[in-house]
Amino acid sequence: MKAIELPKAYDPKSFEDRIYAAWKDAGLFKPAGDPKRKPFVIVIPPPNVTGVLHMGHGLNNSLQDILIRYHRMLGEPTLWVPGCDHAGIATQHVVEKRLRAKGIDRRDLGREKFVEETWKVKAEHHAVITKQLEKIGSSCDWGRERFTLDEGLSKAVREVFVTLHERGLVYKGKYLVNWCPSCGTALSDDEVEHQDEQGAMYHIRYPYAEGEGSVEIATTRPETLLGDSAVAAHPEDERYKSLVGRQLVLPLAGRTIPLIADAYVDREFGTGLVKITPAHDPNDFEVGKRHDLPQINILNPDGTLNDSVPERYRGLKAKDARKLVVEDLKAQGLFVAEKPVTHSVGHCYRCHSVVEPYLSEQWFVKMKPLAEKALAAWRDGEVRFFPQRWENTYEHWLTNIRDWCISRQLWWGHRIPAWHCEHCGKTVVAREDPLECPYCKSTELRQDEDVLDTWFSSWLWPFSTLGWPKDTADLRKFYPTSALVTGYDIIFFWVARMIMAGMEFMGRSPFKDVCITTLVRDKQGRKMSKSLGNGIDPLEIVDEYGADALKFTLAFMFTPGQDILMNSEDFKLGSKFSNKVWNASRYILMNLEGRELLPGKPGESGGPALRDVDRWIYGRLGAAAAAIKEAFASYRFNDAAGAAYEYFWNDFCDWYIEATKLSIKGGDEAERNRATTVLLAVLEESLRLLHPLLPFVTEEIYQKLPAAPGAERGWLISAPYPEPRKEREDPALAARFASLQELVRLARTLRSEFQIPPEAKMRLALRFEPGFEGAAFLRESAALVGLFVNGPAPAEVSARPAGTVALVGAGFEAYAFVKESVDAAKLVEKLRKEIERDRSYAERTRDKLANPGFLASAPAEVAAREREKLEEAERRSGKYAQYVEELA
RNA sequence: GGGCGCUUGGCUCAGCUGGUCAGAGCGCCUGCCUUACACGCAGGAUGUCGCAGGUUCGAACCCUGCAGCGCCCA
Repeated sequence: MKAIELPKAYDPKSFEDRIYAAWKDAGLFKPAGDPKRKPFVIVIPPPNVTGVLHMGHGLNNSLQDILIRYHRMLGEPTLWVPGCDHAGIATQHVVEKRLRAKGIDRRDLGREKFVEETWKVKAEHHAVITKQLEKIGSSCDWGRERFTLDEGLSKAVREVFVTLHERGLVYKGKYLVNWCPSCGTALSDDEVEHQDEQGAMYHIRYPYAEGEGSVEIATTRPETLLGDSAVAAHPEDERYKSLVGRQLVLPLAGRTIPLIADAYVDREFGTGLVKITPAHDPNDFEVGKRHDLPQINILNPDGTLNDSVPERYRGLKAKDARKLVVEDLKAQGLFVAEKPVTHSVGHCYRCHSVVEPYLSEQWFVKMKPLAEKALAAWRDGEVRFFPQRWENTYEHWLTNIRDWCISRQLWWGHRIPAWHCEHCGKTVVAREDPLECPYCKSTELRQDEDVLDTWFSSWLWPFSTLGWPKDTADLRKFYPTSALVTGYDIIFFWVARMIMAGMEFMGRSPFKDVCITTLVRDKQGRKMSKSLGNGIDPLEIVDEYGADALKFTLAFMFTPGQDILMNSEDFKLGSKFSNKVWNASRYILMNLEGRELLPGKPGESGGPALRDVDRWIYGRLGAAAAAIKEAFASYRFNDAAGAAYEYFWNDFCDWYIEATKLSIKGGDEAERNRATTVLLAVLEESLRLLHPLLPFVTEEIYQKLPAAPGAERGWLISAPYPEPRKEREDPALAARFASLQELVRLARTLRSEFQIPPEAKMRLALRFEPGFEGAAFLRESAALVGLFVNGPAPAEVSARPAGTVALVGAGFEAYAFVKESVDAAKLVEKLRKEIERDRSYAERTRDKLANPGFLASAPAEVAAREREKLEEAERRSGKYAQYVEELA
């Protein structure tokens, strides 16, 4: 046959897009495989529709794709569901910013127009993010793509809200919530990020209402004193016991407030007296309820002080009010001191403004009952985390869970399905928009203005994307899913909540395995961020090195539980490996020129016969397949990538391909055809082995491989994955081949260390120790040894020929006819070092073997191995000592 | 304050249940453009495995303490 030519340069740009389109057009991302087998299913962690793909997504989706491709090749029906979420706050920000640039405020536009505008923006961004996922090679089933604001998913959200309300797990109430004054909305506890900041502890005097004197309190937020309802002391605090019940004058406001006793107060903290501001501090809120204190809200929704404070402070931001309050206290002589402290301050996770505890009416989910089911699912082993230690985080959060504030004062999102009856004042929660009030039949119904937290739709993702609440075929077939691959930063936000929702509504955990990924950071260990400009854009990497390089490098560098520190240079690793695969294949295909391929499967009856090297490489291939299988079972992507890399580069290219050159360049016609046929078969299987980790380059090459006569070359993406096979294991052969490698390395090292020029042939003679098991193999492989060391096939001798340098291996000696090229003094020095090493090792090992404790406790095979190695070291050092003597 | 992790060659990290004289990638050094690949080939150097104790026949791995770094929760 003719040679098959691959272009000389590996150029991923020339085929990646083409291949992706071909896979997609051929419908190969849809679930196929054996319908009787258990499907393998992943739902994508939906990226924010208005976001751009960053390296975190690059990592995440590369890993998911690797798993999906692996399982697809195992013949399981495989489904990867893609989609985006609507990212309420983030998207609303994006659109508001755009409008502001045009001088438009969203309030002028009105809700309906604004939402319309947002859908347009969504459409643009959505196209971008989809394209990006395709660029990095994600083999997800685009026909099943979903969006959290889809009709179907919106139905799911409404069904869940109403059902939870019916079950008493959704309620509305007036509580202190986390309020972002800049976003103008409530946030859940998880959406607040705490940072330690330098602040001050202000000591302030509150005078007695009657009589002379005052008490001193300490606070980090003096401006909130305008909302104080009391001052509290610990009931057993001797200093203040007698003062409990007295009235105090609230500075600046002039109101009278009581001094109360409450065990919440920490006697050691500050002066042992704290101001109580029920409307602006969660602890004070509780104290206030216990003592029936008024809740005085002093803030407007935008964070400025409202009409409940003296006129002078109204309209000021908290920060400015603080300055003025302190100034005024000083002027009135009520200010005692200001001491620097670091304290934790909550910030909005979206806009980073300081979050205020704020009293308002919101919707909540009662979490305890849901959390208990999620905990049970974990305890029963229905869900496992990789690495397992994240289970602590999961358990801790669920055990200490608080209710979830789900209403958001936004326009972009699922509007809360609750209606207020203007006539009777009752609230109606319903699956379908009600036309009239079920209580009083009034038609004057006003829907709740607020929308739901985006996570309230994402927590349903694993079943809402499959069609729930409808009882669809997909839902029955693909729920629960198999694995979830996501970052540790959203274990609370998303993972735990999905398990709760899955348990509550489907009765099953939504997935079995949770693979927790880490963060991709720069080489200094800093988070990649826009403001630092240290981010690596995955699309730029694809552009420069290709999607395979991106995927392979990330897999290779991914270690469970450890952040990945990298720079863009690191992606050369994957690029070089892809290049290696390309060139090895190019070589094999170009050598088809003039060859006739043999029918049948290598090593099977009717197929080409196998020689020892062939059996050896099949053994290595099987070992790699086994290592990869084990690695994927526990989401150790680095191990899988490492095994694939080592197999292909070190075993296949460096030894096997080189070894076959003996047959291909030197053999007779029949042997050339046989060797080429087997080589091609091993390449084909190797491509299958590598495909999940290097999908594009392997498919591109696979398509060029000659197909069996009358057969079509199928798609690699859906070809069977190599299974480790028992009959290919041959430890004795592996040991013999290792001896050959040892011999070759000894000779090559000698050549290199003594600067024997590459063109000079190295002639060797071999002598075997009695009983050496590799003797026959090395004898038969003499020509191969010659090829590897660049010399003639070694002859066998019974003693060292004169004028040779001896190389001592395990079970054999090689004598190199290079003495004239070798500086004797240098050789002696080298051998003395070897001897020294062996002797010190032998000494340690002798001690070990002389130790009765060791012999008593160590497993027999460990002791036996030690004995063997000792013998070897003694023999080698003995031999070398003898040669040194002769040389010196 | 509670919890979780990390500290291994110049850099980034593997090393799963303690037992092959401690590994990889990058970088470095030497020699090679050997017609598959210079994104390459062959060879080489570099580690008291944070510190101090302990358990064990045996510790990078287990325990205790200390130091430094990071993350999460309150």
